[in-house]
Amino acid sequence: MWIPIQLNENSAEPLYHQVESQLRSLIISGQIKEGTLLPSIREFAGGLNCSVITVRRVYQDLESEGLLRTKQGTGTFVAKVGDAERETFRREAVEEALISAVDIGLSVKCEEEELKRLFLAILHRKYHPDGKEGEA
Amino acid sequence: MWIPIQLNENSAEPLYHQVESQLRSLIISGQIKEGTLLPSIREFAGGLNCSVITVRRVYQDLESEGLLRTKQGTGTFVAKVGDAERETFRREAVEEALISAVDIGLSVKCEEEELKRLFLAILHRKYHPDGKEGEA
Amino acid sequence: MWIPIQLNENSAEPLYHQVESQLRSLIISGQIKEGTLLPSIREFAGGLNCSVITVRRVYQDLESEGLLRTKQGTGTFVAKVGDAERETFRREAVEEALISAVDIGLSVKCEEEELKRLFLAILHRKYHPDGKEGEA
Amino acid sequence: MWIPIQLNENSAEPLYHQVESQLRSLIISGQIKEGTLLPSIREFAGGLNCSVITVRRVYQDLESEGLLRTKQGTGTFVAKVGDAERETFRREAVEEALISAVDIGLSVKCEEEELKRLFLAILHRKYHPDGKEGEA
DNA sequence: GTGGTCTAGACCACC
DNA sequence: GTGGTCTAGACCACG
Repeated sequence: MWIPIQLNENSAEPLYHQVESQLRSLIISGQIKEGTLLPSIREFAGGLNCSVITVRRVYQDLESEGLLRTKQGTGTFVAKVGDAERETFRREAVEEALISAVDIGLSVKCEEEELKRLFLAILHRKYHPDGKEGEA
Repeated sequence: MWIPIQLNENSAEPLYHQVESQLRSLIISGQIKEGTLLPSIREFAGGLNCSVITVRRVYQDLESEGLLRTKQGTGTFVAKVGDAERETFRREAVEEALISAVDIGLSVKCEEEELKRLFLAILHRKYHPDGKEGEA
Repeated sequence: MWIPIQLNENSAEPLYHQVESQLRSLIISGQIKEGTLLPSIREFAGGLNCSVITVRRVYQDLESEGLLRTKQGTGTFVAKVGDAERETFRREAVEEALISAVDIGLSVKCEEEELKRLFLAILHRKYHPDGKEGEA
Repeated sequence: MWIPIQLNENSAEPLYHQVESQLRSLIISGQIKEGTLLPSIREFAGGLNCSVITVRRVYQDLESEGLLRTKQGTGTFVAKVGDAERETFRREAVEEALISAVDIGLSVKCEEEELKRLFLAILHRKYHPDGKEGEA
C-alpha cells in the first residue's frame, strides 16, 4: 500500500513529526481505513528515504495514541477508531488551530472584523482553488 | 519598566521563543512605544525567572529583525517601526496563522461550512469574553 | 477433539505463548487426559485461525517440557504426567504468580493488610462469580 | 541524585522495560519526590552501563505517562502526581497482578482454600523477612 | 552542561 | 518475511 506523505527537508520540524502528523490526518479523516495493513517499517523507510528507526518511532507513537496496532512478525495495522472518537480527534485538531490563530490576531491587536475578513478570504481560496492554490 | 510576559513552563515551546513572540507582539501592536528603554538583560531575566542567556538571545534575535536597537553601555531600545512595516508584520503573522489553521481543517476533511462556523464561534468568544475567557 | 483456547489478538503476549500456557494448564490440571490425541497441527491452526508455524512451535515446546509426545505419522499425544510431577507443576505456576504479585505490592509500598484485603476480594469474586464475572 | 535500579542481564525482559518499571514504582510509591531532578540521560546511562538511547527512551515513555517532565537544556524532573492519581496507579498495578495470579490458580484448578493459604504464607514471608528473604 | 533528532547497522523474536 | 531491542556515535537546539 502506498501512503502519500510529503516531507519538507528544509523545515525545522523533525522528520518523524512530519510523518506522524500527516499519517495521523490520513487516519483520522478516514482516508486510510481501519484494518489496513501499513507498509513494513523497512519498506516505508525506503519510500521516505529515511531511517528505519524514524518510521518505527512514528508507528510506535501512533500506536500509543491508539491509532495503530502492531503485531510482531505480522505487521502494523490501522486500529479501529470509533466514530465518536474520530470526531473528537478532528474537532480538537481543528479547534486548536483556530484558537491559536485568533489568539495571534488578538495579541497583535487585530480588529475582529479584519480577522474575520481575512479568514473568509483564505477559507474561500483554499476550498475553491480555481487558479492553482489548494495546498500549502 | 515592566513588560507583561507570561511564560508557560509546561509548554514544549522553548522559553526564548515564548518571550520573543510575546515581546514582538507587544512592539508590533504598539503597546510598547518606539524609543522605550527595555529592562537590562539581568533585570529582565530576574523578572522572568529565567537565564540571562535566554533574554540575551531574545534581544539579539529581535535586534536582527530590526525591532530592537542596542547601544553599548546604555541599553536596549525599541526601534522605530514604520507604519507600513508594522502593518506588514501584523498581516503576515495573522495570515500565516489563519492559513495554517485552514490547512489543518483541509487535511482532516473538515467541511468548509463547519470550519467557518467553528471559527466564528471562537472569534466571538475571544473578542467578547463576557464570562471569564479572553486569553489562552 | 476440540481444545478450548482463547486467543487475545490485542495482547502484547505472543500468540504461541498464549496457546502454550493455556494448553499447558489444560494438561496439568487434568482437563485433557493423558494419552489423548491432539488435533493435527493444520487442524489446530485452522481452528485458532493462526499459522501452522505457531502451533508447531507450541507442540515442540510442550514436548520438550515432557507434556506431549509426538509419534511420527500418527500425531501428537498428551504424555503421562505423574501425580507428583503434576503437583509440582501446579504448585510452581501458582506460587510464582503469587510471589510476583506480592513483590509488586511491596515495590509500590502497599500495606500488608491492604494487599490481603484486595486479594481476598478478588479471590472471592473469581471463585464465586454470582453475577457474570469469572474469567478475565 | 542516585537512583537504585537493579538490572537483570539474563532476563528476557528488555532493558528499557526493567528500568521503566522500577523507576515507575519509585515514583508512584513516593520514594522519589515530585520535582526531583533526575540524573541526566548520559549520567544515568553511565551508571547503568547502557546506551544513552535506552535511558532516553525510558524518560520519554514515562513522560508520556505523565510521570516525568523534561525541559530541554535543563533536565528531567519528576512530575507532580496528584494523590488520587497516584492511588489509582498503585491500585491498578497491584490489582492487575493479583487478578492475574488468581486467574492462574483458576486455570490450574487450584482450590480456593489452597490458593488462599499459599498467598497468606507468601505474604507473611515477604513482609516479615525474619531470616533472609524479602526481595525477589 | 542539558535534552532532541537522526543515522547505520546489528541481533533477536515472532509468524 | 515481519516488528523489537540495543548499540555507538553524530549533530543540533536550549539554557
